[in-house]
Amino acid sequence: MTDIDTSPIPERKRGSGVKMVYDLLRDEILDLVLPPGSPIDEVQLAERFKMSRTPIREALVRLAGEGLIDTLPNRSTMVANIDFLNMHTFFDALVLMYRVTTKLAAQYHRPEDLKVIRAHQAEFAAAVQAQDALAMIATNAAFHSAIAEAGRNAYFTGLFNRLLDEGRRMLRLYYQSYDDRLPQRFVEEHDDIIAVIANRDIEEADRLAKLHAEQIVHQIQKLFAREDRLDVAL
Amino acid sequence: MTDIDTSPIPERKRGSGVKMVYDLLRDEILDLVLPPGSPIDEVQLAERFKMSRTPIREALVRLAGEGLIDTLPNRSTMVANIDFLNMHTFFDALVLMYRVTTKLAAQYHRPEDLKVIRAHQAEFAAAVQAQDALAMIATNAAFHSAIAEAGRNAYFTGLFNRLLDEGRRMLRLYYQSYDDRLPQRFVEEHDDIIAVIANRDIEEADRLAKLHAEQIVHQIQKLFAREDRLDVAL
DNA sequence: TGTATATTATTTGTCGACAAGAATTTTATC
DNA sequence: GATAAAATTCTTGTCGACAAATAATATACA
Repeated sequence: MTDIDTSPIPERKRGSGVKMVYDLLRDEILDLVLPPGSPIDEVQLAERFKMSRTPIREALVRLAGEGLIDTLPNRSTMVANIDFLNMHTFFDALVLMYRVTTKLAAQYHRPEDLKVIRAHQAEFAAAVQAQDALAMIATNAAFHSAIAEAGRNAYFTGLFNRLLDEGRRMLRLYYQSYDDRLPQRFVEEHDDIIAVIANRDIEEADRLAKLHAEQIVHQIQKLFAREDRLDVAL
Repeated sequence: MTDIDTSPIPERKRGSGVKMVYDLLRDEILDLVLPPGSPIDEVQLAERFKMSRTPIREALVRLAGEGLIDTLPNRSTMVANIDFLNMHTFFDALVLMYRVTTKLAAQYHRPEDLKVIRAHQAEFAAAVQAQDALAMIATNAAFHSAIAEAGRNAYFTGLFNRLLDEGRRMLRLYYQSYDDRLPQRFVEEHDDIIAVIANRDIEEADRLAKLHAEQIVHQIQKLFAREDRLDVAL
């Protein structure tokens, strides 16, 4: 008898498959590795991850639940499109969540929260320094998400994180070239926000968050307007 | 050859199974037919609906995504508990959503929206008249959900509907006996809210929605406090 | 009798296969 | 050659079965 390789290699822990597929697909969607409209093929994914279609499908059901993919019955499933027509509803929600989460952070944060927030702010400042637009987007989102966590309201953090994800996707569309940069001013505004949170000044937290959010929305709109002009010109 | 019944009976349309299970479980959870903590057995459901476990599981994954059930890996899955400890976060979110959706309705509603809203208000008034507490809860939720729809912001309506569902579950816990009733005053407040929406008076919409929301929160808290006393007394 | 270990049973996660529905290609008819 | 019908291919939804993880029970031992 020859030494047959009974290949116990595929040792992947039971239940870890769906999470792996979910996390990876989620990242690829948010990073636009899978741009909006990309078809998603179950069998292809099954081969890629060397597992059956069942766990793949579970991951897809979850992603569909978060609105990251669209599934037409009995037909193809694809990466969800970005709804540019109703962009203003996105901005409305984003500004409001910026405000309310910052206010709650001022009210309910604990000392250890500030450490986390400051760490994210340091990363954001570094990204601005390096003029790395993609890193700016990611670290800015992480910064505000950390503030929201300090506010300790799961309903708000849930919606807010979703909005930040959607924003990340929208901005990726425009920052592919790394040639633009958020102004230094945003770094200073972040520092001010940290200060009022630490101070537990709720009113001022709301005011600064509102200004900051509107700045960011304005920046995004400017960006889109510029691209629109380019599109028309072509 | 005998006439063998090839039994083409189970004719359930392909893909309709998951929706059926999802809808029914959702209703049973929100109506407390399945109270918080109830174990959910896949094979039992499979037998009940005469289908395999696969579509059952898909429905469960969706419900888990909405936080209506909790799934411990490799172990049981059960109806999600109601988080009474962090109730204030629920109230915060609810009040804010009442306000923002009412404001947006004043801003963006179309004539046909008002018809729908008024129809729901009529049902609510009827429930109050009949002193049917459970119907009051349901029709009140439908009324405010319709207002939110008129505001046309999917991010807000999504969160708001979730909050209303959770509220429905909480209130069912206390209104099992049908012996209580929401005051007639809420009917009048609803009428006032409809009026300011129709008037497109955004500031006043916010003010009335805030007052109304706080009334409702106050009512719920009073209810819970009373039950607490009872619990302690026993 | 109480605790630790081994055995059994139950339930979940994964798999491969099959069938239904839609898209695509081929064939037939004018 | 164009259109309609039929056949084929391809993808998804569902199924029954099996294996891993856990819970429950039984057994051994002090």
